[in-house]
Amino acid sequence: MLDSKLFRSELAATALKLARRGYVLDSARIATLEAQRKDLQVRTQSLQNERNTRSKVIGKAKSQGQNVEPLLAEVAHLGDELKAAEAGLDDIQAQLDILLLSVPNIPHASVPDGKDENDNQEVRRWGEPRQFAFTPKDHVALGEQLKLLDFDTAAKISGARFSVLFGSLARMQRALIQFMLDVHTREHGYTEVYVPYLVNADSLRGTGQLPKFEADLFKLSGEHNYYLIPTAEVPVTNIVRDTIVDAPFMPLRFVAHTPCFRSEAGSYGKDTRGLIRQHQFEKVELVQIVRAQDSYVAHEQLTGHAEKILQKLELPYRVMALCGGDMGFSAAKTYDLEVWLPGQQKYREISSCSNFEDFQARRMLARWRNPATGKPELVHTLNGSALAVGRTLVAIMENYQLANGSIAVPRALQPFMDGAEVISNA
RNA sequence: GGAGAGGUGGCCGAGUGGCCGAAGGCGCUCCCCUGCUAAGGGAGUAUGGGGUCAAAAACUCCAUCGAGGGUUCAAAUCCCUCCCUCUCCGCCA
Repeated sequence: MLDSKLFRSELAATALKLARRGYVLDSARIATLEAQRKDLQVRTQSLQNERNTRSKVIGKAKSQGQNVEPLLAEVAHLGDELKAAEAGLDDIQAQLDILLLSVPNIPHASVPDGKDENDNQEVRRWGEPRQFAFTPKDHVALGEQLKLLDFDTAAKISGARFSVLFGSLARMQRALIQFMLDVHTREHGYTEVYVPYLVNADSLRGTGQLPKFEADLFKLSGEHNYYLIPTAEVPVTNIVRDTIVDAPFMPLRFVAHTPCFRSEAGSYGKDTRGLIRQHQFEKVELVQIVRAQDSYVAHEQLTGHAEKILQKLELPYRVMALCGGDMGFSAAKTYDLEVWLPGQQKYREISSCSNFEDFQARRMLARWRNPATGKPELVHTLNGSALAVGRTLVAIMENYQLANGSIAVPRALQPFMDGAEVISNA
């Protein structure tokens, strides 16, 4: 959520900034609603003031044993007037809230212009795509041939966009999770957290998934009003919702492994093959809660932390700065990490690292206490996948495949797999 | 699942309709006193929003005692719904 002050004093400039991400701000409607809000709020508050003042007088008179009947008659009309004013204000405020909650974040000045993924800018590249002496297969062909990956069985158990991993592949996924968590906790200073996978609507509103993107979520029906998390970002960032963090605890750095659940509504026909786009996948997520002045340094660092995993796994990748039109709703700036997939002969997204500035913090009322002023200030929030585990598995299978169809184990991962150097069939 | 108790400021805790944004204590900040330390005295110490304003400071108003609704001139206090916590019994990974 943007600061509502922007809609009062800098409406035109704000609309211009939002246009960089292709968002058309309904300035006229906002201006109208704001004017109505101000009018109604001033009126409501002055009526409340009158009621409060008169009530005190009545209380005093009564305690002195005076006859309060005449006083009561004087305030008789106030009730209806106040009720009407309050109802009007509530109505306008509700309209404004819905509007403000649906306005995306303002792109940072350093974000490249552009309207879609074709306008994203490559920032840097690491590693060289391996040259194969044979035609590399994609992970589906590899996995099915090794009997380690089974989409048909998953379809039977659940449906499309699910998978079953067997044997050493399932184990490699577990090893990857361990490996990533260890690197981030030991080398990058993150605190490991375990969080709920079912969250309430308040949390989803806090990080920006609601109210606009409900269709992307799995919602439980029945007596419990829970949603399955689409990313650990939701439960982890919401740790600081409605709290004021004491200065010595800043910054907060959390790492969590969770499964993620996405309905993928509207992505029919997209990435239908393989593990790339699933309803359920594993992810290790980094979340940082920092002071406003630190967030852009933290963003570079966090992106580096995610890159470190790819480097240790010796997977070639590139870093893309997303253009205004391709960024997510809540982000002020985003870097995507794209790993090389020999099966597709393409770089594919494996991590997304974003700085949300105070956009989520304002929704969540997440603050820290600045010792210089003694006052609470909104924090800045950041997060990044480090990494999407399922896609990392895909990248390893395809990049580390051998001529005979088996898969070499990256050196960094071997200690997590009892020293295994190759995985073959189940 | 059954039975009961409870949710008040950073913390503890009083408050059953009015002068209560809230006693008292602890903690914290500043000042005074004391040759150190300990002790003592005084003052201050919630959050969000609005208005005056381009903004800051200042002033002022409104809201907030788990959440939402209701009764009333007036609600922390009365009524309803919901959420959460704790205790006991049962069940259970």
